[in-house]
Amino acid sequence: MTLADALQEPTTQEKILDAAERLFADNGFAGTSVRAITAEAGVNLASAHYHFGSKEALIRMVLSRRVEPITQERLHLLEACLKEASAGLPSLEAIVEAFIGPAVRLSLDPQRAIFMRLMGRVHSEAGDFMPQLLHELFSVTAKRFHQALQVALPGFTEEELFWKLNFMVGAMAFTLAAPQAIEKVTRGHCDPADAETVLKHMKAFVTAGLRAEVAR
Amino acid sequence: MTLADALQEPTTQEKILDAAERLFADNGFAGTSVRAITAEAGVNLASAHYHFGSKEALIRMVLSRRVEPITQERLHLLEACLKEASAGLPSLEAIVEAFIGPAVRLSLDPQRAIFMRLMGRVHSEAGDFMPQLLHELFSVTAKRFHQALQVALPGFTEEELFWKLNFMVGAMAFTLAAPQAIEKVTRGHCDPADAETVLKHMKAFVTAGLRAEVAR
DNA sequence: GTACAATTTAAACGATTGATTGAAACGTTT
DNA sequence: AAACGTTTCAATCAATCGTTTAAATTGTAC
Repeated sequence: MTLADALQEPTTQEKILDAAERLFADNGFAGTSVRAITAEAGVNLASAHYHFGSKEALIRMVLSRRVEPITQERLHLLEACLKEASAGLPSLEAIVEAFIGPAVRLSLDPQRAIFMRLMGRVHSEAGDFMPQLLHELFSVTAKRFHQALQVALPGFTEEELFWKLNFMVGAMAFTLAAPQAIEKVTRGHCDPADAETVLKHMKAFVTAGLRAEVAR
Repeated sequence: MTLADALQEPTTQEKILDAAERLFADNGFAGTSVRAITAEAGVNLASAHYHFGSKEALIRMVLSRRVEPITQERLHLLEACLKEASAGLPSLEAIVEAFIGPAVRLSLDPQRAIFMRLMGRVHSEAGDFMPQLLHELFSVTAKRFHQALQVALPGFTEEELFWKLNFMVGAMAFTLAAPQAIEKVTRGHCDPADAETVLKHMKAFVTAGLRAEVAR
């Protein structure tokens, strides 16, 4: 039945999650109605509440479904490059790659690119439960990479590294959230579909920024 | 009458704009109703449509009211530092200061800080008219600073400078959009109210990123 | 085939949305 | 004080919102 499973159309739950992801990325959470989601998914209106209970629970599911794999890959890559350099200092380039690599590369897949656009939006959706949800999704990742930066960049205070981490996240989130912005502003000079090109420029910028001395 | 003007309470239009700015920053555009705005402003519901015509027109007015002064100051500072270095190369630090200085410093004023939070949100609100509105608000600024970077950083291609400009905007927008994120993640180690501290860290990170060599 | 659970369906609930109306209240000018 | 244009007011419009209900349908085990 595995072949049939692969060929048969996706579950109602999956159709709802995919449609919600697409519409949330385009119109935001408040700007997307459950009716629009179920219509886009081609399922009945009540199916959404039957499978997820509420719109808020659907939002949480849409986000956690994609964040979890990215987090796993980030932490796995980070641990690998920390172990590899157990003797000396871990490579800053490897740490940066472990953080922005999984996110940028996933944006190659068109379906995942939609989610990246959604993630950029999420950071500014300061609704009632969103801050707590963001903390649940990213607190472990933030803490681990902050610790790694402390090892790789001795001489910087904890506070300085918090700021640097924040700027790295900002540069990445902004770029992934609005791929059309680059295309617009460069009038076609850049190819936003090429993840390796994005990574090349972003890693150069971020690693230099992380190493930058701060006036005391 | 100038003294009386200064002391008397703000116009209905101003009360609506201030309330809209506050609520838009907290709940987004789709998440804020005209009723909530007029209630927060303490004016009648119909006043909003009387003075602005529609919710969309109100959004445009809320944004343009604050962006215009920032744009003016940015372009003024940029022209000043380009003239000062008419002989040699303009200082990259001065260009960065001209771009992020006005935005960050305005976030000292509590009222303006609300708008900065709103601006961070705007970049990811990709509604129907928002991309065009963003282009109207920032296209001149983006073009001018891109040209300035071409002068200050010879040896980089146009494309590379587009990416660097993009990362700078991202690092800045993300930081200004979620001042509570820094506070949360640092558990009080940083004081987000101190604009000069933010500027110090951001300028160090951004200038280093701008100067970074990109692998060919 | 029958019984039982899981799922989908159409229809409707009260609440809230952006927008509109016409009359009342306002400030200014004559 | 009378007349005028501007602004505010309460009331209401059709439309849409998230959610709920109960019946119809499907899938599964006996």
